[in-house]
Amino acid sequence: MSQTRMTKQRMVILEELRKVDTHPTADEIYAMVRSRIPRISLGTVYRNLDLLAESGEILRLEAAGTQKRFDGNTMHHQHVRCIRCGRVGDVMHPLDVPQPERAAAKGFTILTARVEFEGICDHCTAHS
Amino acid sequence: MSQTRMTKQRMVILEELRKVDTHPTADEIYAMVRSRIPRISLGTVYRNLDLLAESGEILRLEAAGTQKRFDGNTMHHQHVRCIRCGRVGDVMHPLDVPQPERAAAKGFTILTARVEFEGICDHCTAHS
DNA sequence: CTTGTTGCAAACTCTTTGCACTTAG
DNA sequence: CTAAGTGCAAAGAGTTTGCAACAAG
Repeated sequence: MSQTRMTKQRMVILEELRKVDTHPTADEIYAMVRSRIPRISLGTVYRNLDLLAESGEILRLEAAGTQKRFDGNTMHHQHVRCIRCGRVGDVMHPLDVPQPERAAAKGFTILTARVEFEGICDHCTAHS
Repeated sequence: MSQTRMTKQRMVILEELRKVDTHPTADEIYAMVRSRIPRISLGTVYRNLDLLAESGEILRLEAAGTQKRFDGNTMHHQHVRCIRCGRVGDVMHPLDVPQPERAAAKGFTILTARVEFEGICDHCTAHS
């Protein structure tokens, strides 16, 4: 079994990330951490973010895959994404979902739901 | 004002996308379209998917930006994303959101919500 | 005709990885 | 000690873009 060592790098990445509520990207974290460990590499930041996310110490938003997906159906409906392979399906009646037994999404076993709101931040409202 | 021309390429991309409900990625669409227009380029596929999504003829899933974001707060909470700049904020009491006036997400004006379910598709269940 | 669109290839952005060296435990 | 982790640089994956030729309206 592979152990996990609390290196200075991992420690600082975790500390810096916990200081803010801005949901920074990897390169933003890289910049934050570099003020304390100037010679840290971006690769190390990525590796540690992975490890920290796997161990549940931090969250990675948009768990969704790296590729964008398109849908020819523009009717209002929601999606299910397979956490293993990334395959995406449609959910037609979201309100039926709470009871996992009634498969609202055919072909998928739903485990959790994430709600993502979209809007405009005050900063952008001000500068429009 | 720039016009928009219905080229054979754009037509076929739209037709192929409407044939399926698999939410294909750009390169999957590229493969589908190439069976009908062998010399089409991947760049053309990307350009047309952009145009079609902008005109509302198709949907682009995960409107979210291209970079992954991380969160040091592992408590259960949801996110708001600015559709203009990509900035992400926290939503603490999702149930308050329906009334836009009560700003559940400070610093953001919420426009819409997307629910994304996560689960495991039958294909992956079978092969585990 | 005029200007939007295409194919191609090069450029870009973000993320991952191989390797020799370093270091936590 | 020794295996996990690091820095660096190169490689990958996915997407975007400049440009000359092409074609829709």
